[in-house]
Amino acid sequence: MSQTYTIRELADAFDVTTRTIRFYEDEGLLSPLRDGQNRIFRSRDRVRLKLILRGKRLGFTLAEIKEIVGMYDAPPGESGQLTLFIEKLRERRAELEDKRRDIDETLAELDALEEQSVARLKELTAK
Amino acid sequence: MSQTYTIRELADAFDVTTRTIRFYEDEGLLSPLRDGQNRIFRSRDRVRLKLILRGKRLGFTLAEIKEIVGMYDAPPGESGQLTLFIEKLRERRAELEDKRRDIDETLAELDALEEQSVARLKELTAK
DNA sequence: ACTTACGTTAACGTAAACGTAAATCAGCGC
DNA sequence: GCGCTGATTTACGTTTACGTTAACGTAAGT
Repeated sequence: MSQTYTIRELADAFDVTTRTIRFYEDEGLLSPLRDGQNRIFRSRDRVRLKLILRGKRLGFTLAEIKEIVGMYDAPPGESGQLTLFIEKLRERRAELEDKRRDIDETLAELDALEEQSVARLKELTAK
Repeated sequence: MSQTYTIRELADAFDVTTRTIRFYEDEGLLSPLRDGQNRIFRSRDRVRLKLILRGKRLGFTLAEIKEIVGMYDAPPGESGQLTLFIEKLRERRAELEDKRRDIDETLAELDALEEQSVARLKELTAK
């Protein structure tokens, strides 16, 4: 147990460059351990990287991702902070639901286009 | 009918700057008519702008958006081109479905976090 | 006539997210 | 000890998507 990874292993696993991973560290999105000056990534870091890349695919900036990723490892203990935390969670959820609406609309339109096109193609090839 | 809009009307309607709209024109994403040197946007342009901004929210680059938006106004007439067109539509749909999966996963995780947090908060305030 | 509010082109600036090149260092196999 | 591989840091370059500034024209309201 307690798997660790080198920078190259993670880079290959997620198809990013080592430069990118170091950049994420510089930006405070990852914080691997060190063996001398070599980085040692734990599964915690691996999970984080996965979250980061997913966030990117969804069009979030690294700053936004930093906030989101931060939520995964620090549910606050104090009541007031916890309430704020829950508020933030709900905001994030609302954003994602907006994006999902955007996607669903686009999908519906693409489907309509495809249907028309397939019908038109049938007409053409029927002759 | 045959509504038209000024650059300012569109800018206000979609909360972008006029600079942005001109930039999109430079990039070939919009092609308004002219009255002298003033731009005249038709509802076609309005629709396109809406599509562009939706694409941006989803994290597509302007180059990708250009391709996508182009699909809305040019279902090709020739059979071979039409087949290729349908292929492209399906690729785009697959991309969007991938994004939706990303969103759904994230939503599920946020929901779990929220549930935990709410429970924890209940504990805290019960005392 | 004056203001304001909009329009124009052109050029330059900027933030984000890395890429790339250069130089160095550390461990392994022989 | 030598060369290879893969790690490191440092630093400058690049692309995308605009913003900003300059410098000006035009048209409507008062």
